[in-house]
Amino acid sequence: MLTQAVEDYLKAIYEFQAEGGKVSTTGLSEQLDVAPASVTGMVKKLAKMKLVVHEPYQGVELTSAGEKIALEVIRHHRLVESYLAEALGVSWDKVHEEADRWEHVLSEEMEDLMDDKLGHPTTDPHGAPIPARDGSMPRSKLRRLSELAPGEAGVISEVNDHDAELLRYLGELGLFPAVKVRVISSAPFDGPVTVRINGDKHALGREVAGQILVEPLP
Amino acid sequence: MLTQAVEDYLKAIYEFQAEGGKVSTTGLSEQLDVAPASVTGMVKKLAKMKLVVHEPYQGVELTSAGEKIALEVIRHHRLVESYLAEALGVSWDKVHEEADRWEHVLSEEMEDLMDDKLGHPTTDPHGAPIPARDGSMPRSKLRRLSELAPGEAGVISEVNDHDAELLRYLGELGLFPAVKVRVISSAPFDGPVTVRINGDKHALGREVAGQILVEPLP
DNA sequence: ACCGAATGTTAGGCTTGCCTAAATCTAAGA
DNA sequence: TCTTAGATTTAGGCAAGCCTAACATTCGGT
Repeated sequence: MLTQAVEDYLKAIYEFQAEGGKVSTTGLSEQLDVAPASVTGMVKKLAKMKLVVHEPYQGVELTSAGEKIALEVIRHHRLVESYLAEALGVSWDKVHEEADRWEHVLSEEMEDLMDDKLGHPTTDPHGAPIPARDGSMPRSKLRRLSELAPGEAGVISEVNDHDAELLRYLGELGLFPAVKVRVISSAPFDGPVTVRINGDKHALGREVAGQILVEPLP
Repeated sequence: MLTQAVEDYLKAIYEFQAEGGKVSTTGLSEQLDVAPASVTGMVKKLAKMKLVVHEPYQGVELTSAGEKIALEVIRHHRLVESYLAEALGVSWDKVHEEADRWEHVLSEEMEDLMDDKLGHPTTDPHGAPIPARDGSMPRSKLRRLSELAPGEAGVISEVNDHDAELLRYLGELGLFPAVKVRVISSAPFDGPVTVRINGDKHALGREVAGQILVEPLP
């Protein structure tokens, strides 16, 4: 059995890679809330286990074995999130931290039962795709709000969890998942984005808009 | 936050105490599957934390602070068991080991939600009482099958988990929780107990009968 | 091309909780 | 009472992961 720490690192590395970004020691250190030196130590351990390739000073990359494990952890995480939201009515902004703890204790049987109960969902409550059991990742249709063209409409699906500041801001706007927005203007996509939310116009900073994921509507 | 190990030790100590037995190093060592020396070490640590009183060579006893924590852990455990059985249809003989892992990651909110969902049960699927939130333990009506008088009837509520041999034996008899039994004879209560189960007579060894808990019927 | 800031790694140490082996204590039977 | 088997504790170590401080590397700006 892998330790919880190993699973957490693999998941974090996967998520950095998925964002297209290079996986830096500092990035992981912030994400996992440990000192950079601790990351280096663990990364060396993961490299010895053939779960990542580590080029000193140049970053780290999952091997296919590492990616497989990361996807299993993420599947657990997102199924738990979905289950908590759906079956227990846990609020959208709390499922994440709960799932972070549950994902490590969930047996395969429980995973299957929850999956059945939920009718084999392909996205979690944030709209993020749930990997299939074989590790294949459903193609996400999500885009950043700031990438929608003016006039285009979409549904808020996900914001970066953990970002309390942003969540509060979105709360003030009445912005939650499944709220429909329509982009009114952006000038010229590296400035603020103006959107119509529930009939009212709002100007969002580029940074905030960049963190809001939407599912475009036809 | 307490570590998982501390919680496991407190729970195990509580359970030994509840059985009326003296809490021995060896007993804990077997229950927790660690070496006796490890138990001594942890017990000394718990004593320093004022969660137990440790009289060297004479055993260990929970303080009221320790008992409070043990009851919280047991409440989590039994609520999870109940929830898994009820909401996810997990089979009676598997909920225990699953709950052993879940109990440590369950937040108070989740506990409350599950408790609500279940309608505030007072016993788990094995019939064991679920401590209330304030730590009070519902009085259990359970007795050992071998303690029922001839002619008395009861409902099978619980057998010692972990005992694969016994479980298999009970399975052969078609014996599961909530099966009604009637004691036909026992001679004279320190020999085998003969019971009627689903219409058929069965002779159970004293030892087996001693491990079966029943809820007496009026 | 250089220099300093930022980033990353190494070295050394700590805590938790486990282990084995070697003492030590307890208690039961001769 | 004495012996000794079994239970318990002590002593010494190990592995996992974390930390801080010191050293090394990279890279952007002049």
